[in-house]
Amino acid sequence: MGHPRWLSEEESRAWHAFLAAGALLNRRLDQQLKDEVGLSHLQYEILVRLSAEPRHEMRMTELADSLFNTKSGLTYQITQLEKAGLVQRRACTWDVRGVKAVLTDAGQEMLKRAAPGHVATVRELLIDVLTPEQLIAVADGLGEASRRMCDGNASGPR
Amino acid sequence: MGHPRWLSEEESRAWHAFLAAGALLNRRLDQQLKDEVGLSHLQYEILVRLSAEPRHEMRMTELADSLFNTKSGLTYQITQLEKAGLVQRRACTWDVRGVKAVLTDAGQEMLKRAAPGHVATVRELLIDVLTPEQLIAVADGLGEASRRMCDGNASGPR
DNA sequence: CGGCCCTCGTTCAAATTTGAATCGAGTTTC
DNA sequence: GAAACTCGATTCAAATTTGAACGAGGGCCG
Repeated sequence: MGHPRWLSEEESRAWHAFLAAGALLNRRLDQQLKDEVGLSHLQYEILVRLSAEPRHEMRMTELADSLFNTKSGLTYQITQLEKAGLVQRRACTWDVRGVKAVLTDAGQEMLKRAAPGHVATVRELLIDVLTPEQLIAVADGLGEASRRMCDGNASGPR
Repeated sequence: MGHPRWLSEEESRAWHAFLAAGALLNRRLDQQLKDEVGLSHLQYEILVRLSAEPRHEMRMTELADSLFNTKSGLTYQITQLEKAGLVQRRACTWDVRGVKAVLTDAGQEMLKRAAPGHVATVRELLIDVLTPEQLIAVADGLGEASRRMCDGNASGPR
């Protein structure tokens, strides 16, 4: 660690592109969803996660983890979604402490309404911009990076 | 627009990887900077932008744009950085309305102290994880995507 | 059982972000 | 020359995020 290895021209280009694309994309997606159906991107993702589940329900902590969000942040958002009638809280049967978030019919409806526009935007702004090779490189490279970050190595090996 | 083209297996993989990597990386970088020098990632980036400028100064709006942030958000952060003595506001000479943010000596000092750890983390978590081909694909692909999003096409051609 | 530690979800205050409204100063238009 | 507009930056209230602390339960060892 004594010698900071700076980023090369190419590395810097990649890093900046990654940062910029992330920031811009998040902004656009938020905007698109807000305009079209009145959801934030985070809220949309919550609905997606629930919908992907067999019984359309998930434990709070599990959901928070899958979204890379804090538990308290999720508590807040679920409360919002509950007020909007898109999600319901339900006690967990086997674990008295547990709470499950369940997608309501209105929630599914909303998702069905929101998804096409969202996917179209993701396509237009990112997916369809990439060449097939770039797409695979992104899937493999960023996939590997996020996999490593998930495996609780809070500070990494050294 | 009538037929929503869903994402293929590969496309979905790329999109999820992109989302996950962005979220995780942001979290890690924020944490690392906070722990090591007490700055948020955004604040660090502000210092970097200023430092890259010939006279270590930039107009508020220009700075906000370069960070893909709102003007009011930047106003807040510059105020924080000013309290910390890392940045100073200065009236713009030629445009009476303008305000320039200027990096102070303490700001440069801070940057010098923060950069090595930050770069090391970026390397460890992303750059060094990618193969050379993936690196170039990310730089090119995401670079192109962010370029398109910048060119004020608020909704894209259709 | 009883103590001890861990987990689940929430609550709370503080920090940050957002977007609309505002203020002051240029610029344009007629 | 003045109303009308634009631009740069700030202000403000409301929404959201963060992280520490809390309340209730599990689970395990003695």
